Amino acid sequence: MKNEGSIMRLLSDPKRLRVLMLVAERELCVCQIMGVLNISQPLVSRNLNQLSSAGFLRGRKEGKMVFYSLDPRMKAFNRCLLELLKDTLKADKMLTGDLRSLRDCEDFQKRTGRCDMKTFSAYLKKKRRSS
Amino acid sequence: MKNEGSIMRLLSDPKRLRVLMLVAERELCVCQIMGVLNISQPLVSRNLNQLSSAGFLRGRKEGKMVFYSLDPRMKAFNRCLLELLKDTLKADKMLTGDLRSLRDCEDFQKRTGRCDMKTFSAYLKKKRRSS
DNA sequence: TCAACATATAACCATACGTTGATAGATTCT
DNA sequence: AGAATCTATCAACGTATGGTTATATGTTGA
Repeated sequence: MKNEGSIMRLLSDPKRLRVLMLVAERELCVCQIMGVLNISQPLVSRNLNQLSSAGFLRGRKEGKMVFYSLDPRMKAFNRCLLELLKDTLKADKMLTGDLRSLRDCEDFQKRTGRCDMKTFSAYLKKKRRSS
Repeated sequence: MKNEGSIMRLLSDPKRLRVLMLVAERELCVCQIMGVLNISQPLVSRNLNQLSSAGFLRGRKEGKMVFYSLDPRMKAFNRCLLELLKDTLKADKMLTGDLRSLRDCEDFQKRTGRCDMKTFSAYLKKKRRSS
């Protein structure tokens, strides 16, 4: 019961939930998540670690980068929660905005042909100016 | 999204979850919940208030007592969470213990023919001695 | 080997939250 | 009206947690 409680608590934090929902879309590296959500790197890292420890995500190391995705061994309880949240929040403004940012960011990334923190920082700056 | 997050957080606290699962069994008054779960009265009251504000429970006043039960107008999101938790925790030791205490307590209550804090306190004392 | 970079961890602060004890409202009984 | 009882609220305290800054770890390339 304590275990389920701590899982519920994990999903109660908006930023951590945004991280989860974003990674649920597709495999992403830390710097991409930072760029899209505009959350500090240590916080993203900690949230990813917490979500991984709880069985939602798994990390795959590739060079100096780490790519996170949904853990295929996810327990039924976690999977149900994830599906319920995805369905309940499919029209949520914050999350739809995050998904749009993800697409924009990937377009920017394709044009520059790079995937690093500077690229995503540049994207963010540009985005902030235009808004 | 903040709303859903706060609902998740509500269900992340073990004692509050025990209160919800107990009331999900049947309509109960505050003093019964106190007696069965052995949680202080202000805390039970506060947890019931929070669960009611979030749309899980509703209170029905009858004299000086207040009986709480599941709110029939409960939103789909809340209902899904409740069902998921009930199913996931149906074998949880703490919760099955709580349900057994509820039955014991009601038997004791029927024998004494009363429903008040003294009755449930007496039941609790007796229970503690025997264990 | 050294510099640059991506990620993880540590230390710290501010704030939120659970918990309790005291107390106030409300209701019933004498 | 006053005592007793059930419930709700308030103030205070300690712990837990989100967030940031600084630093460590690990990797790539010069």
